[in-house]
Amino acid sequence: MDDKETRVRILDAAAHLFGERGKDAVSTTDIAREAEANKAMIFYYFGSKEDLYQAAIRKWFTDMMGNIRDAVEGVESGLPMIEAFVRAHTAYLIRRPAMAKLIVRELLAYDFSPPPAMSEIMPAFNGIRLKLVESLRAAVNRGEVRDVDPLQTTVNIISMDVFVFVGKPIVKIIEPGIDIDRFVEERVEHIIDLLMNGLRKRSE
Amino acid sequence: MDDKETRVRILDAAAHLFGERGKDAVSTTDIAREAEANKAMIFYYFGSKEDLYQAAIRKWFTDMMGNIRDAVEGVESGLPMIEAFVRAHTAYLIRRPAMAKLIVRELLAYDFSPPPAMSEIMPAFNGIRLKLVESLRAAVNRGEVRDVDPLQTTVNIISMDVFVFVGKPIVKIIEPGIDIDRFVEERVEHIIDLLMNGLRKRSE
DNA sequence: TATATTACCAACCAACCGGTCGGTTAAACC
DNA sequence: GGTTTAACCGACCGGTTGGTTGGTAATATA
Repeated sequence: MDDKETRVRILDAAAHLFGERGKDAVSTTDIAREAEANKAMIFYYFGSKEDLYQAAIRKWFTDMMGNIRDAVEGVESGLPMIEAFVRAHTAYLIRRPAMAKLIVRELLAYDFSPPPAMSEIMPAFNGIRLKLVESLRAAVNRGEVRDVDPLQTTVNIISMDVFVFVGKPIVKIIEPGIDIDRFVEERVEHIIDLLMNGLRKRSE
Repeated sequence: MDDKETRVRILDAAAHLFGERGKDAVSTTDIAREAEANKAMIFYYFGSKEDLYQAAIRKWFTDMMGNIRDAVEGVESGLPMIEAFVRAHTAYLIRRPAMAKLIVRELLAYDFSPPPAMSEIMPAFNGIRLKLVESLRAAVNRGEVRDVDPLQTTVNIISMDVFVFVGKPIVKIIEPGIDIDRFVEERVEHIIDLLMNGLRKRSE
């Protein structure tokens, strides 16, 4: 791989492979091979495969949330906040598509409760949640945004940001010859276009 | 389980478990137990675990597409078509949340090409693809819909329909006390609300 | 220089995996 | 009544899995 420390090489390889193939489709031998480390080092540094998996999730979920927080800091609430969030969120995921898959896979494993690793980390980023949902509510109250449900709208936004990384094959089904990387890059403008036109209150 | 035939019981148990936990996290022993069948029956009827998995995907993807086709048949193109599609799609997924997960998991396994089982089936439902994308293009041309990219818009629609079944835990993170089943049921109206307001062309 | 400590590894193990096999049962067919 | 056939099953097999062990080499500490 490269000259990073063994622990880091293992964590990187794990995040990559877990994201690409899923926790149960990847063996500790696979991870050791990609990390160019001895298999025993996984248990030396992380204790168990499950703990390594949790460590990978914690690392990248924290990294993503931190990135978004920095990007939306200081942006005024309401529609500008939504635009900044979408741009930061999609930009982050485009740069690390395996991380998008890793997070989606972890979400899939839980139905009625948040994944433990994520609910541990979330309180540290409470600001983002409040900024998105609450600033949407405030924008509705002051008449800038139509009378929409802030939580449903937030889920709409996150859906459109994240889903392409799952749905690339669908796009290929609908339009086989497409340049998928370019399509994914262009998405952000179309998401913002739909949101701005669908949310902004018109002068009547 | 019940008094259905062994082959059907195996296929149902497989679809349920594969969707809930993922292909590699489910053993043939697990499937046999849930289907109340002997493990050897899986190989007797389906040949291999992989073939059973493919059979489950084919069955439910065909079922879903058939359901949607019936629901949008005869609906006029443009915005009414979009509304009918969203209603049929979300209604189907709400009734079978494990199928939503199964399909998402299969999509996750492929990056730049459609899953074979799906691209085999898709030609039979070419009408839906054309109706959604092409009728959107037509609606743009006749000025009913704003000048949006039909494919990007289609992906936006599918994103919002499907993602809740992945993102339920996110909703629980944002608002822990929520009644998630009700939230999911109510989503369809908010999706349609955003789409209608975001797509319809205003008289200027 | 003696002694911990840290990083590392080849070889190993019990449990479980997907898959097979030889044989049984019971209804269908002649 | 005898035979074919489809449905079924307990017991088994080679290979792989997550995880362990006993030990080595190098560096830091005293």
